[in-house]
Amino acid sequence: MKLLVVDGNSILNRAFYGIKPLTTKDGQFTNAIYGFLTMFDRMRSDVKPDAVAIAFDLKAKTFRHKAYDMYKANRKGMPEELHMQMAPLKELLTDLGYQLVTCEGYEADDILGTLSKACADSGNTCVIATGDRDSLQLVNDSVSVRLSKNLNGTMLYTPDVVREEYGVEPKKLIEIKAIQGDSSDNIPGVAGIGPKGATELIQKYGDIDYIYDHLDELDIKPGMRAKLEKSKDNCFMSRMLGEICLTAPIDTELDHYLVGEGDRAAAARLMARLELFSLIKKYELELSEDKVVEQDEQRTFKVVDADSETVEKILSENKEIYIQISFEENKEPSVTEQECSATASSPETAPPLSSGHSPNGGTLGKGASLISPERAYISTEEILYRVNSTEEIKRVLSSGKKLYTDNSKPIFAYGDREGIEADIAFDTSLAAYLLSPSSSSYELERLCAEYSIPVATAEGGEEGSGFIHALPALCKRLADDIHEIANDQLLYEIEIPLARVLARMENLGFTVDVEAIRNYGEQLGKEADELQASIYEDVGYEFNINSPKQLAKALFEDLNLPPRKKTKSGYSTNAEVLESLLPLHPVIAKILEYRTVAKLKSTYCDSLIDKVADDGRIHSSFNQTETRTGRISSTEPNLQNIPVRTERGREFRRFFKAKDGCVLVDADYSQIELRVLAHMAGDATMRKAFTDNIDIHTVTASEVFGVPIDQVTPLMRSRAKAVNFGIVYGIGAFSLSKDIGVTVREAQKYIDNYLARFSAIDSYMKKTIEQAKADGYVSTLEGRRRYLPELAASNFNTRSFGERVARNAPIQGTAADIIKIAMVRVDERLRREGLEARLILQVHDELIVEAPAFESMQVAMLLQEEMENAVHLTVPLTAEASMGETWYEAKG
DNA sequence: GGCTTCACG
DNA sequence: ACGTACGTGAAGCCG
Repeated sequence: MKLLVVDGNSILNRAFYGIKPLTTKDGQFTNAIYGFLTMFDRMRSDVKPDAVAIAFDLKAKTFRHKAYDMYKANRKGMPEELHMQMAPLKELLTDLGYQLVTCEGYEADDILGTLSKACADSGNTCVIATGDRDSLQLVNDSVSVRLSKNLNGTMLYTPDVVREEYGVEPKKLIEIKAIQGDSSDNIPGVAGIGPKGATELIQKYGDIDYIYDHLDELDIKPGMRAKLEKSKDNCFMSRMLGEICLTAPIDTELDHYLVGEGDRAAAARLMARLELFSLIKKYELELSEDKVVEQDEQRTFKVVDADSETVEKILSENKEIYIQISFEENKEPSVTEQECSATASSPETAPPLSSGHSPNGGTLGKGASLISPERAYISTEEILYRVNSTEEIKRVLSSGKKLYTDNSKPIFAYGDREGIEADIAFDTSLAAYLLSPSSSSYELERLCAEYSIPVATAEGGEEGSGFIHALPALCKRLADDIHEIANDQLLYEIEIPLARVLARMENLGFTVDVEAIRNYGEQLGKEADELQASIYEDVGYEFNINSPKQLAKALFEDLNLPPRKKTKSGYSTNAEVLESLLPLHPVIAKILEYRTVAKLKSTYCDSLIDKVADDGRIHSSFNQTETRTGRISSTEPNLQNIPVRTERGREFRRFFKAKDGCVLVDADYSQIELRVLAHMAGDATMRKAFTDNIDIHTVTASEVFGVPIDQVTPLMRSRAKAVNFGIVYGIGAFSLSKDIGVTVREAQKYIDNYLARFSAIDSYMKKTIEQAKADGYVSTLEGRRRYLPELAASNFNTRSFGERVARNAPIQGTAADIIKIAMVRVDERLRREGLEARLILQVHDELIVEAPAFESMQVAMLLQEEMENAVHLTVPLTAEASMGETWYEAKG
């Protein structure tokens, strides 16, 4: 038999300090639990044990790895953020069927020792999993130690490995430690002798008994002999302290540690409450309906196929319709009806909870119009109605009833294509996003578990339908929570209406000139080939330039160029590094050029062409629940990062065109983030600059460098611009100095000047962080929240990150709120005024409308007006519109 | 699947 | 004493 013995406290500490803070919405820290169970899962699959024991100290002993932590440990003991994770972790391990071992008066180490010895004695083998080298003394032919260095890195210590690394038998490590000592464990050892000296002595003489018995006769230098003599008592005491006990009074019968059944349903439930959904998968647990529900709340319901009459009845009896629809790509539109009913009536078919992994609900190579509803479920108290007919689904959508659903965008999109005005009153994913924008998924199933919604079982058991049946309860709970944090306006007036706008934008797409892209791609391909050949010549051999590893070898080993920066896996070869090497070798310029060309070709030619639908247009997906700040994101393809900064990249925008007879009207906000900041901080100087419509970077330069406006040089302005960026991002002198190429000292001076001159900004930032620490979150003008568990971290870097985010999120998020409002209003007005023009793209501070040429002036006015008046701040918002046939021309 | 690099605001 | 600005998505490499 093979026993896995886990050093619980040690692994837990590794997990806690190795993973950035993670909390549930209500502030329960979960990073150590997550890390522990991830590491434990890896242990299980590596070691494949027959039995498992997990040892814990009874008294909370803190990991003393770093001086800072020791300082904290001595002062406060285990940090509260870690302590609060102990109990749930232990409960989870027990629920998963594992035996926990503790022993009064003994440490976890002693349990490891005792169990490993018991294994060896009974002819079994043992693997000790720990993050602590102390256990290496336990290694022998039957016992190995799996040492975790960090989260992923582990090292298996067998006797050979220990001999190799330490030059002694594992057992002798106790002797070495007796001399060497261990400051982190308060083991004194022999003063003045370190690891090297200690190892040498033990290699020569075996143990400290022999050394002290023969101290006078041994060939030891006088200085060392004196040290040994002086610390004799300490040395023997150290050995006692460092030797792990092998006889702790615990159960050493291996059968006791066989993995039991536990209560896997309870484990799944607890993981869901802790919002650790990935662990549920990892441990092969299930959130199946009857396991989520508390016994006394268990209910059942029926799943009933609804015919036309039934649908009619549902519509007449209910004001609110709770509906979930799965969409699929039609292969043959004409036979869809039959196909759908055929699949639906098959009892084995599980109702899909979502309509596929692709953001647009299917592989959207053929144009958005081919996605249509496959099946709908309508949830009522005792019955979950299944609607299989597209016609009936349409009837429900166009009934004018208030629809409550789990994902509104595909419904809006379908409605838009079919000319149906669905009245969506609630969307659980959007609500959940506002309640917790950092979550990784807002699937119905997860939300039910996370919000502890009782989920009943279907009679006849259609898997997964319980979650759909729970839709009304989930909506109610989320609506209450939304109200509680005063996000009603944000949800009902901004996000839900925006979902419809985004759906329409996705449907419309953006016309691209495929031929022109292809030509450009060929041109870039030729350039890349030429550069490649020339690079090979310079370097002297062929290699893959796209491989940072191979490139690093070529540059830093074969061409002997000086490496500037390291990454986790080797020397960095990023643009910044390469630029610094430019004067040293002619190949560098070619590599930079090659990088640019290769990037443009692969990311913007090849893949963009792939995404063009049958209608000649690109239909990106706009994700509304992805970013932690409230921005939207764009995928497949991402149309929010089409090049603009270099001329060669900017060319791509020539390929994005208005359709025949139309032009593109493009409007972008001027300095929206700094205006938001001026408003929120109420800084008089900054507000005046915007009110007077003076260039903000020039004003900043004038303040920071103490010169009149008319004496601001271009260099001063560009540095001031970097300072302004820095302020928005949560500035640091180091990064600023790197950005503008001045000394850190100089950069710090700029920052100090800035904060002195714009003192309201200084106090606003301080106040924001203070408030964030008190509340655990920051908010935007519209009340959109971002929770910041990082602020409670003991790790300096993590906490600093939290502070920077606290400064940035309200600004970036408020700007996002504003343009979202503008989008909803622009869309509304275009329709109300009977214009044909339509929004087709948003790029964070920029909106693009495709408009018939004759509407263009009106649209430009409308766009500017709605953007500028989306909200009224104490500074004016300005948006500048321009137009053209292509995106290139239309952009300013 | 993680890492590195680089495109955008 | 720490490591070094916010938010994204995609491609390509490599273990």
